[in-house]
Amino acid sequence: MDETKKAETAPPVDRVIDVPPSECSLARAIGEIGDAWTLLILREVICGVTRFEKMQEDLGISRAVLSDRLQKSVEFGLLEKVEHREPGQRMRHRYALTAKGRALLPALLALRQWADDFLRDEPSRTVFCDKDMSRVTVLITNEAGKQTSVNDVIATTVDDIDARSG
Amino acid sequence: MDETKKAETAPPVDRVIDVPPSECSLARAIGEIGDAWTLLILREVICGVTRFEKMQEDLGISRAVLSDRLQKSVEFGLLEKVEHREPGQRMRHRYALTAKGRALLPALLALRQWADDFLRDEPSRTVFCDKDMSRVTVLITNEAGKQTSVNDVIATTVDDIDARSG
DNA sequence: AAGGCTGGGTCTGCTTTGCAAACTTTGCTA
DNA sequence: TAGCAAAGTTTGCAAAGCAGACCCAGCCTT
Repeated sequence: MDETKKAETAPPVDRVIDVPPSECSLARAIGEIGDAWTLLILREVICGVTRFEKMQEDLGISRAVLSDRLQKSVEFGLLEKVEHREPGQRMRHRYALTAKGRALLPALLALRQWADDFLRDEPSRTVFCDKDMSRVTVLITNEAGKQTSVNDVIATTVDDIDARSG
Repeated sequence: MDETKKAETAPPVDRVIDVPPSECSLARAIGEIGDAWTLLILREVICGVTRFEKMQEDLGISRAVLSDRLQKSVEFGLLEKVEHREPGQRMRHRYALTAKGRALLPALLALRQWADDFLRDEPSRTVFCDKDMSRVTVLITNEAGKQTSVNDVIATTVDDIDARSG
């Protein structure tokens, strides 16, 4: 085993960032969207599946749970329930992304990228593009706009930053 | 309500990207790490909390469930169980991030950013930096390296891309 | 107007998962 | 040798998930 790999998989950790989860915004995020079904539902909406029946069929989720998750997603402001009438049809509902829900795209894209890198056996058929049909990716940059590798990212606290610069 | 906001919250959706979740790498990712506890455990490890007892105390998770999630994370290759002896102490275990686990950082950072933008009531105390102690952020770019807004991102399929360019 | 169809849910009974708290094991250290 | 702590396992009960049945409002046909 070469040295770089060893450093990657088992770095000696002595720095403990002691911010309890209750104070961590990530923990609160997980409370809202950390449920597996909620993420899958958001994925459906992003891919244009906005109706109850189709989601239920796609996901194979129990109707009761789907109903519950949709309600909660609306409560949390991730989705919006929209009345929608197609010509010659009766009134239907759709669930549409709100700005808050759409803002989860970077997280979902990052997760997808990870899955493609580490779990894929065949390439993903879905693709995410910008207006010019240029594929988009998620990456980490520092304040100067320079791309950074995950291996160079460290967790610290504002207090620590202040202490260094002050 | 102004027009841009309306467009944001309820775009008319006629394009349905019909790739079932079973074929979607995102769905498989959610199978591995979509559990709320697993994400919180990864957050602990990233912040330097690598021992069973401390995690259990921080998270308030049941010991049985913590044990189960750690085992699964090791099975999935997200974490590695490392024997670890401090001088004058008996042998202990630590759970360390593998390369696969560390590769989830962009997703977790993106989620954190989202939480800071939409859920925060007070600023996060934890910060993520690069080697130069410059704070890092996650952003979406296209193939030309140009930053893209979430509002301009659309889902499509490889088939569709091929059809346009071909 | 009667009946049927469909989208969008509830309801029910059973199974699985989660939880707190007690218990176990192993290897120090006193 | 007794005691302690880290890292689990066990147990008994509570909550959540599931499949499948049921329900109801609107619209359409006859």
